Amino acid sequence: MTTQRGISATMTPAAKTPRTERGRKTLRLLLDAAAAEFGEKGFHESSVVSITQRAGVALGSFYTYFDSKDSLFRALVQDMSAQVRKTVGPVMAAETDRLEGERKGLAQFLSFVRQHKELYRIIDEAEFVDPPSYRAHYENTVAGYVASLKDAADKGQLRADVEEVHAWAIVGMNVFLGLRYGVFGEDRDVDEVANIASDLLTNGLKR
Amino acid sequence: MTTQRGISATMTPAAKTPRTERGRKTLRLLLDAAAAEFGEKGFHESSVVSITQRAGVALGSFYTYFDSKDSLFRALVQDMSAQVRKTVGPVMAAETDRLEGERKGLAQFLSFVRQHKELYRIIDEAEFVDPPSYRAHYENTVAGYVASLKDAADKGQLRADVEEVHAWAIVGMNVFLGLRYGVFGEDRDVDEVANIASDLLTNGLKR
DNA sequence: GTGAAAGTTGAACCATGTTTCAACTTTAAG
DNA sequence: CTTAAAGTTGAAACATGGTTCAACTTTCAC
Repeated sequence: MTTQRGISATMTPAAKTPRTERGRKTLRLLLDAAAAEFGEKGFHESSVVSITQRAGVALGSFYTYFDSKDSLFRALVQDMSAQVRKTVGPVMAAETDRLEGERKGLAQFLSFVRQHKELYRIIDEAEFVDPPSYRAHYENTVAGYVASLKDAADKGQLRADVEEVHAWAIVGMNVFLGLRYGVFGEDRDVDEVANIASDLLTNGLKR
Repeated sequence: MTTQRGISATMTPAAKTPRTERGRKTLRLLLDAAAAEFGEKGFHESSVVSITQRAGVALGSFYTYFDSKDSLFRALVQDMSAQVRKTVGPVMAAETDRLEGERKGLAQFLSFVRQHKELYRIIDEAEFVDPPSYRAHYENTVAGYVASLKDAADKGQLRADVEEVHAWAIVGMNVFLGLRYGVFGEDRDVDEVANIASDLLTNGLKR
């Protein structure tokens, strides 16, 4: 479950940027250790000591790269948030038909969640550790949805009256399907779930 | 925002049951203070000291009624979870048409959230403080949905193939609409939101 | 090779907050 | 009234874990 990644462009340098190769390596060790630790134990049960131990560096080194435990967490939230968008966005956008894009996007999202189970714990805990990030994460996601839904409506691919409420509903749907079929269990096929959800979204519940 | 309630039947007596009138009063003071405190500050930022101060009782009295801060939290989660079901369930069940019941239920839920903004913070934080309760809360909710959807399908009120995936999708939708239009802001009318969501759920997004 | 900057180290400092407890007060039943 | 059980009190014991810092080592540009 360790997240293999570089120091992304979107990451705010609350992390005091390292100057040397050795420094960059240590920072990455800390970030990966933190993602794993926060994912397993949550923010408050995780300790800086334990994160540094997991990373194999000394306690003091942590403060070479981060101002505080909080600032590390914030960096992680933004990074994960960006990762989701970067992974799911293109898959959705590649499709010309919006509803088909939605189906593909959900399948991709479910796969992503299965590979990054720490996602939910980190984003969800932001509600408590850093509320603005939490709200921002979802408001950004929804804003993207509204734009893309309106665009599709203009093209006549779906009903003309789509708006914010629809976007929140769809995002909520996807988040919960990710929670159930990504995090809680993997007892259903990703594409099967995406098909069912997509059909529901397209045609509704009526007979 | 203070929750005015008695000691519900569903509440596990992790709370050492009081024997006298004075005792019951103190216990209630503590429960209400805790709901308010956890709702405002979250579990970890809340302290037993502060809860007892808010309740106007001495620190030591807390341990007359609860084994620990955790056990108080667990009691609260179960209580809120039950309160939601008790408030929304009957409204939904009263309707003969399932889809109309869904609309009324969502409106009721949104109103409830606006009156109990602490709901989200408490349920959501259970993901970290008491994961089994968290999972149980949603699995119970969904189980109720599956039963009621299948029932409606049998009556021919909606498509015959409804199943668990649909239920998770609907619950996710409702939770997120509650988050946005109940907690984040009250800038839309509750019935308007419920109408839009209900229409989406009934007819889908297609043209 | 040299030295200044970058990075490392972990013990100690410190703040916070949960839980215990023994002395005290109130309740309520007989 | 009496008194045992129930409830109250808050200081102090206790645990945890974030943050600092001064001595030390490594890197790398010149």
